[in-house]
Amino acid sequence: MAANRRRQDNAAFQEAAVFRAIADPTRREILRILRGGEETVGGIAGHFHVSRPAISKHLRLLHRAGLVATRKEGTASVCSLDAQPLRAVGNWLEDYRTFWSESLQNLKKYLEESS
Amino acid sequence: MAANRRRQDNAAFQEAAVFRAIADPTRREILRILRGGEETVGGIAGHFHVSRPAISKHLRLLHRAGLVATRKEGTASVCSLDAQPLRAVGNWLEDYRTFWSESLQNLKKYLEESS
DNA sequence: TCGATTGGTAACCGAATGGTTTCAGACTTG
DNA sequence: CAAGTCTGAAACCATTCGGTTACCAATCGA
Repeated sequence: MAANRRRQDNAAFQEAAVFRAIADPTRREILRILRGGEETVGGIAGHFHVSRPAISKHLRLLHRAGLVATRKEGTASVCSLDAQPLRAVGNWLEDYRTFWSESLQNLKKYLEESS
Repeated sequence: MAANRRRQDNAAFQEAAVFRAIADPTRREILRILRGGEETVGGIAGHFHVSRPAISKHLRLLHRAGLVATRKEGTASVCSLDAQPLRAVGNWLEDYRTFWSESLQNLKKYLEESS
């Protein structure tokens, strides 16, 4: 059912996938690590206290969300960050920025008046 | 265990809570609805094809993440949006903006060269 | 060619998640 | 006070999630 998804659904699907991908702390940490440059699967797993297959599953999820690209180099699998899908999150946040800006205005005013 | 969490952990805890809160499509839709103004629990549930208790549970999660405030008005429970916790997501995204900007630069260059 | 690295997959497990139905409580109103 | 409305909580269920161990495929080096 999920296999033969239509082309036109992909945008919304990937957006949902990105939101779910960044929901997990371990996956956010993986993304943070990859900000420092490419790294192999084993190298990434070395940063955590969980088994490599667990990291492998996280990476697969990140890959499906389009956030991580993989390149084979010998037996190693080199992962790199692709932050572009995060634009969807940025766009989504845009609609709420005015709301929290209002809150910030209030906070700023409060701080100025009380200092 | 989770009940007597310390004050100093609250920031990180709430950040994680926010990421998890916005991971669910239904909850994102609830936030979108509340952008239009306050609404009762029943009113929110009316927008969905799931039972009211299900929405109630989503609202509790959103409330714990600090994204929804509740005010009692008679028997009704009026919910309102508080977007401020989303700042944490915005700050998190900041660290990736440069990365997807690079991607956009490449895309833009590609489009300009091929047109 | 053979052993060692590297990493993906399968099978399985406990806990969490999202949903339902049912029930109880608080408040308004006739 | 009694009936009706609005909501939260409890109990339960199916599915998903994050994790593990065990195994297999592929590639590199001696």
